[in-house]
Amino acid sequence: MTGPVLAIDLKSPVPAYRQIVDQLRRFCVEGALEPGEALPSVRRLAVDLGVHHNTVAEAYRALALEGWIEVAHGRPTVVLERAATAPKRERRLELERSFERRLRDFIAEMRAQGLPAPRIAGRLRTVAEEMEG
Amino acid sequence: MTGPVLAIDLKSPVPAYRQIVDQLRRFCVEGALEPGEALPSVRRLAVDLGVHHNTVAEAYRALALEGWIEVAHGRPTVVLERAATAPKRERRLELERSFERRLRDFIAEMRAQGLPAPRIAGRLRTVAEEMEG
Amino acid sequence: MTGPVLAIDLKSPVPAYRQIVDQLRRFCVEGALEPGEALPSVRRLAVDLGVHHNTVAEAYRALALEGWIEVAHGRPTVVLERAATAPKRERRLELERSFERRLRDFIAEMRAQGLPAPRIAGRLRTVAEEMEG
Amino acid sequence: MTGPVLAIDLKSPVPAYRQIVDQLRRFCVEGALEPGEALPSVRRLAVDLGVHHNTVAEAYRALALEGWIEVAHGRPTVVLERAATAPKRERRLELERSFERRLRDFIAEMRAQGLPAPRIAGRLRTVAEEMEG
DNA sequence: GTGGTCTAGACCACG
DNA sequence: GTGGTCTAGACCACA
Repeated sequence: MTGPVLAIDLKSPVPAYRQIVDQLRRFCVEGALEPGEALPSVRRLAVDLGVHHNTVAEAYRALALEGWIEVAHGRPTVVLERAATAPKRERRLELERSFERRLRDFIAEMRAQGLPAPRIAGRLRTVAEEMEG
Repeated sequence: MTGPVLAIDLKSPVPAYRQIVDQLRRFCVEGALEPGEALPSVRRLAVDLGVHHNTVAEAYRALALEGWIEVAHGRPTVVLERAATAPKRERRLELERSFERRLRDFIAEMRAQGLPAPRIAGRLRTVAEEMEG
Repeated sequence: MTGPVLAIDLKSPVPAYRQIVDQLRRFCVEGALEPGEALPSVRRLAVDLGVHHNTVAEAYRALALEGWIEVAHGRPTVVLERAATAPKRERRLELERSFERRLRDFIAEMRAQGLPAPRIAGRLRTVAEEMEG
Repeated sequence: MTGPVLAIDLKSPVPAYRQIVDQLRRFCVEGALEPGEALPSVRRLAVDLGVHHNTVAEAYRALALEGWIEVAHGRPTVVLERAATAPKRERRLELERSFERRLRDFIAEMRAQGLPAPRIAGRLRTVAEEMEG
């Protein structure tokens, strides 16, 4: 894993292990991490990020539970092949509703902190284009 | 407060009081709740949402700290007038970086759960248009 | 009661009725209100201060309980003669400890808000001299 | 934290969590608690004081909001370095007025309970001297 | 009526 | 081990 770089913010309200999980998952989803690729060892990454090794271990465990990676004693942790899960229709509708509400709540939070609406809208467009293009 | 409707999901990992805060803040930001308007009483809303009154009280207190509402003993809780905060340039850039990263992480999480990328992109466009229109 | 003037701050965290009680009690202790003197009616004072008449009524009731005033239906509320209570030695020591701790906590709170220590010390001296002189 | 000792009075009208906040803040202001020092855990202090752990947790949260301490999941709560705040002139005058009124009200309350004026004056002098010396 | 504080104790999240 | 959230329900303070 030389390409994508992890960055965690210890002052953030989001817990360290969650930041690691979120970013690694994103790398998997976006393809920055490919199946078969090896992740750094728990202790190595812990040192690099300046966190406790338990924190990294917990993040790896969570990702393994989600089916993104495979951890095994004595062997490097590797990214798994991942079949696209196609949820049932009902579940998908529920996901969409949840997505929409959380997205709007999140945007309101950023606006409340002073991020101008046009900048937010611009960013949303950019990301949307990336996903479609 | 007859217009906007709160909905909380007790099975969500996001704590109930946080969901209440996020949604009420959004109503304030989006104008669904207007300054001077009275919120339902702590105990009333608690019954409506099916949570304990302490949970709602904590949410109200958090919103009061953020400056969105005013809570006082023996009187109804009301929405406050809110001056637009214009953060400094440096702070704004930091906010934008944070926004971008959290947005991408969030999207990856939804994709991981099986929400198709095109649906997500579509939603992003819709929301962006609403904000600009 | 034309002399001493009540002023209450509705934005203060200290409840309105408490501010009224504290100030009237102080006037009694300091002699600004003398025994036999009549207080304004509940409703009159409520209008003057801009609070609900129940709030003033509650304050009067509290002061009556403490023995400072006498309230009676249909007659003006009057300040009572007040024998100096001389608490028992043990109780007095307890009072002194409590006084000292609350005083120091209070001072720390003001310093935390940015009031310079010399100003505070100066004020303490002034008040001490007034009490002795 | 072996030095300063907390004492709370459950019979006092001042809520327990407030007493904890007031005293810990005082220790920070007076230097009895130094930056970097660790506070006892929420549950530990709760047992020591004979209150529920929620009560202590609330006090810690309040102090964290004021910027005196840092609380984090799974790690000990520590005292923060604290920049001296220098309020604006107008704000300072407001603080002084507020200080004076609250001080006089407080003294009147203690006198009403039977604390002799000379003892109070003496205490005020002592504290003033400590602050100047 | 309103909101505030507290206790009892369960269960979760984090490092 | 740490702190966080929540419920159940009692009791108080305030207008």
